[in-house]
Amino acid sequence: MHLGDMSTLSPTARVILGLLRAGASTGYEIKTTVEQATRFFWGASYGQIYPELRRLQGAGLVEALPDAETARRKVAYRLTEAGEQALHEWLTSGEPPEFQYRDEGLLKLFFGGLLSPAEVLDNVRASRREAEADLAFFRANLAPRARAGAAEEGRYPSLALEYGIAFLEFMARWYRRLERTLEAEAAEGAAGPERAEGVSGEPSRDA
Amino acid sequence: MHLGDMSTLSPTARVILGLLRAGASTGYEIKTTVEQATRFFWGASYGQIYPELRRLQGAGLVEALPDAETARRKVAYRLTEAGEQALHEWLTSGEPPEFQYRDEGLLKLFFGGLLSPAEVLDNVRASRREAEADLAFFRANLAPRARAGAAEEGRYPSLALEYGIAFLEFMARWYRRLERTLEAEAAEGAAGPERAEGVSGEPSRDA
DNA sequence: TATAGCATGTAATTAGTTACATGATTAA
DNA sequence: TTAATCATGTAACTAATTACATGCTATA
Repeated sequence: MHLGDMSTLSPTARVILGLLRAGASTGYEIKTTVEQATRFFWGASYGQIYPELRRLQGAGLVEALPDAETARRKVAYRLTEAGEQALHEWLTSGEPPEFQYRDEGLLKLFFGGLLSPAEVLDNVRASRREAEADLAFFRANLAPRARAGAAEEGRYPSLALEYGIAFLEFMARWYRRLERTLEAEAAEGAAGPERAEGVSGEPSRDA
Repeated sequence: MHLGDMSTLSPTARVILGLLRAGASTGYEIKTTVEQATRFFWGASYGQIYPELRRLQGAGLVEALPDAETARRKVAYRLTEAGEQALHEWLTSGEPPEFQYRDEGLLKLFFGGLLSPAEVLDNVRASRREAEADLAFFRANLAPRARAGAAEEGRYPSLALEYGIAFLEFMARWYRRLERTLEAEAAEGAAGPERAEGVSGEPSRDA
């Protein structure tokens, strides 16, 4: 059990502690905050949140506030001293932060040699579209909320969102560029066999 | 069991089938190829590869070649017709490709409000360093191999690698930029309280 | 002759998703 | 009164890592 020693926080425990400290109080609230603010770079589902909350309580990093007035069944949590400390330890541990990236579209591109140029182009288009759709969603739903909340929550959440937007812009741009290159090659190929150039301006070798 | 129906390929099955088709033959070879070429956007460990290989064999998507001459214990696999078909189906399914991104450094930035400006700056530096280190590794170890292999493997693997490099460059740039902004603010703060600007040139609201 | 690399595998554990089940409260 | 949202939870499953155990082969 990963919290027996209390010195290592599970991935999900980190978000939970952080969000609790930042103002959330219930499992439900943690989940909605994740959805609205961190899901791009850090997700969590109910199936993790509620069990982890009780593990954290068992480890003494979190305590449940007495239910008080509300008739509705609802458990509000708060960090304990130890929880506060564990969170701060993680935030300042100085260990190189891990990041993980998994991209099915890129995997399909990697295997492009098994497809026709037209099929590759279809996939590239789908990747570009995905990036653009995510970007549109970010701008429409997340960005306004971040601007609005910046006063109480500080600048950092918006900064993280800015990163997300910049990343998706990069992604959309990259795929758009590749798309144009492949389209041009398809047109050339139809008109007659000429020299094709790689997407970065470097000469390409055809398979 | 996810391969009972044979119409849905597990994430790991997709890389395996693809790499097998692209020339790999043993579990070991799949693993090393993943390490050298796809680990940035798609990873796999022995703990998945060997069991999955046997599941795929059970499902008839893959067959083991007779061991033949070698004294060394070694199982070479090859795609069957059905495997070929399943792979092609996945590659052309047209479903929006999923991508997943998890970034601990970004999570720490998100929680920056719980830290001092100097501590935030430390974390930003660590993220920037990580991106730069990965980038250096890509350029030194992966890029030359991709160039060398481009003739037989075609252009697409190098294209995927190019994406990886471009992405890491974006990341390093973004963090470098933020780092400079935060450094400037720290200097200003030491000299006397003046107006601080956000990293994107937009006015920031201080927490 | 010893070390690096080739080669295969498993057990234990940790992480995480999905789908389901339940019920209260609030605003239209 | 009905739909949306608040709220909590579990069971089954899927995914993946880590650490270990084993042994061969080529080369320095």
